[in-house]
Parts: sequence; structure tokens; C-alpha cells
Amino acid sequence: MANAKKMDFVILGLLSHEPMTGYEIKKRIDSTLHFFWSGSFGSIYPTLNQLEIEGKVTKENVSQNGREKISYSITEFGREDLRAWLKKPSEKDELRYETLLKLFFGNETGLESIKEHIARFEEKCKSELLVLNVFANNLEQALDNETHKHYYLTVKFGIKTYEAYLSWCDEAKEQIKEWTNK
Amino acid sequence: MANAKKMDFVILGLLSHEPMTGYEIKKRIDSTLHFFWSGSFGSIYPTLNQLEIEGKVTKENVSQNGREKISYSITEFGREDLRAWLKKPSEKDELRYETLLKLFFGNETGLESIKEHIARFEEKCKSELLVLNVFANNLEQALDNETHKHYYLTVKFGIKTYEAYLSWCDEAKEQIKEWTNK
DNA sequence: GACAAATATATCAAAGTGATATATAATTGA
DNA sequence: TCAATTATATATCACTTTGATATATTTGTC
Repeated sequence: MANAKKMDFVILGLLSHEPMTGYEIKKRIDSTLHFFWSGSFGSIYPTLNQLEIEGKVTKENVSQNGREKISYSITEFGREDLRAWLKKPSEKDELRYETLLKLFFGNETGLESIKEHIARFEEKCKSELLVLNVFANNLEQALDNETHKHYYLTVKFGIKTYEAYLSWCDEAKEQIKEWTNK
Repeated sequence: MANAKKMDFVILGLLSHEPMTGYEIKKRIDSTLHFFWSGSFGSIYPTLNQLEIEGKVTKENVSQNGREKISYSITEFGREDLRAWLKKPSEKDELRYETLLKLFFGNETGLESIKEHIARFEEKCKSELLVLNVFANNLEQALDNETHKHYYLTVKFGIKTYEAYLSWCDEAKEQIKEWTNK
């Protein structure tokens, strides 16, 4: 339990919904967890092997349309491990924004450069927000499903956050205009 | 330039403000960049040595009150490297929230467990927000300084963000109450 | 039917974390 | 006063994760 390896629980969590291959786990992370988590093949495949050795998942070779793939399922032991972790307080919630880093050190390049970073950030937020709003609308049609409820709460978090970012962009642009005209 | 090592630029950025020791760099990261970036001694000290070899910083042994320490300064070459990076578009802005992960997989433990995570998250946001508001007030008294302007914009970002988080907490608690009473 | 894109698994160097080790100076409190 | 604790200061290491690369097959498109 002293283990701090987060990928273990991301995988166990996804497999707690349904059996999946490593490739499907990656797709699920990129589509659904993407707003607050990430993961690469380089940690997914080795972790799946390790979890199988530990008896937390079982693997099954599946042949679909002549294509070979490995489908993983969570075991009862794996589910217990997941539950224990889920109940523990979170250790780390972290933002890692390169844009803010460039903004912070921006006196080296000037306000004009900053404006470009903000414009790019704004565009990215807008497109993320569009996607999240579609997700929220779809989920609202199916909130009887327990899993959807939890998904819905995280999507709402994303929407609130991106809306705040966009509001900050407006204020920051206004502030820079004031500083520039002085 | 193919290098993606972010710690290089965090250190060069901080040294572009003033010369510092590795220990002071760590303190500065933890106090000032803390809301959007982090860094450990395990990457600071090796990176400082590497940057010195590359001629981007110079080191000077300083004796203060009998205590030995190594003060690093940025070179003109290092400053050029920093500027080039600052002008490039950001590659990655990333959220990594364990709380949201636990919330997403929360159907495994139930809504009661989720409420605890939200309560803890809310408390953390409130205390961060208090700190950020003090920072913002202090910075508003000294916005003639160019460095302070950039700092101020990032603090404003933090305030907007944490306010949005708190607003989400309220909505999420309300939503859970509805689901529970049904 | 050729070409691109998606599916599927695997490995590896490099970056970064978190813990630990070591040593000295400053501060706090009994 | 002196013992304990905290802060200053540097360094290293195992482990986690990323991002890139490799390989091979299937599906979709023009």
C-alpha cells in the first residue's frame, strides 16, 4: 500500500467499469479523463503486466476479425485495492501550465509576446469548452446511470474551470491594454 | 533546442530576476510558482550543474556567516536561450487532479465518500485563495515594477481559478444532495 | 488497388519526484 | 544554558512517467 503509483489505480478504475485492452485504456484516458489526467503507453503496458503478476487483473487473449488482442479484467482483489485507494484523501492536485510559466517570466520578452500566449490559450479553452458542453448535454440525458453521475460531476468541473480561464483572458487582455497605453 | 527539459527554463527564468542558490530556487518555486508549477531538489541541483557546463549560468562560492553556499547567475547566452523558449508557443498545459480521479471512479465507493473528497478540496481551495488574495493586494501596491506585472497576472489567474473551484464545490454538493434524496 | 489512418503491443532514454543522507546555523522553550 | 527543533544548504538514488520509436496488421478512403 506504500506504493504511490497512480497508473495502477487509473487502470483498475477503468477496468472496474468494463474489461479493456491496453489500447482501449489509452483511448479512454485521452477522451474521458483527458481534462484532469493523462497517461502514456510506456506506463500502461508495463503496469498491466505488473497488475497481472500481483493478481489484481486477469488477462485473456481475444481473437477478433483475425486480430489478436489482450483483454484485461479486474479481479475481486484488484477491486478491493481500488476501493481502499479511493477512500484515502488525495495526496496531490496539481496544475502544470507552461503558459503561466512563460507569462510569469515574460518581462524578458515583453507584453507583445504575452498577448500571443494569451490568444493561443484562449482559443484552446474555447475549443475544450465546446467539447465539454457536448459531453454535459449527452450525460444529462442519462443520469440514471451511477457511473454517468460521477462523470457528469467531473465534466461540470471542467466547464466551470474553462469558463473561469476565459474570463481571466478577457481581464488580462484589458489589463495589458491599460499598461500599454500608459 | 530539441530539448524539452522544462526545469532548464524555470531555473533560467528565476535567475533572470536575480542570482540565487539552488536552495533559494526551490523556495522561490514553492512560494511563487507553486500555483502552476513545481520542482524538486532532485532535478534542481543536477540541472544547475548541467547549465553551468553548457555556459548558461556561472557559479560563485559565497561564504556567509561561515556558511558555504553556491550562488548561480545567468549568462548572456543563458538569457538568449530563455528568450527563445519564452517566444515559442506552449507545448503543454496540464491539470493532474487526484481528487477528480477519485471522484470519477467514485461509483465504486459511493456518494458519501465523494462528499468527503469535495469537503477536503473545498478547504484547500479556501486557504489557497486567502494566500492569493494577500499576494494580489501586495502586488497592486507595486505594479510599476515590470516583473510584478507578470506576477500579478498569474496571481489573478489563480484567484479566478480557485473561485471557480469553490463555485463548483457548491454546485456539486447541491447536485449530490438531490441525487441522495431521490 | 494504393495509401493513409486506426488498432494493437512493446521498449527505452530522458525527465522529474519523493525520499533519504549529511552537515551546519539559527531559533525556541524548559 | 543547553537541548531540541527548525531552517539552510547540497547531493544522490530508486522509482514513476513521458515521449519517441519500432513493428505489424486491419480498416477506411480516394
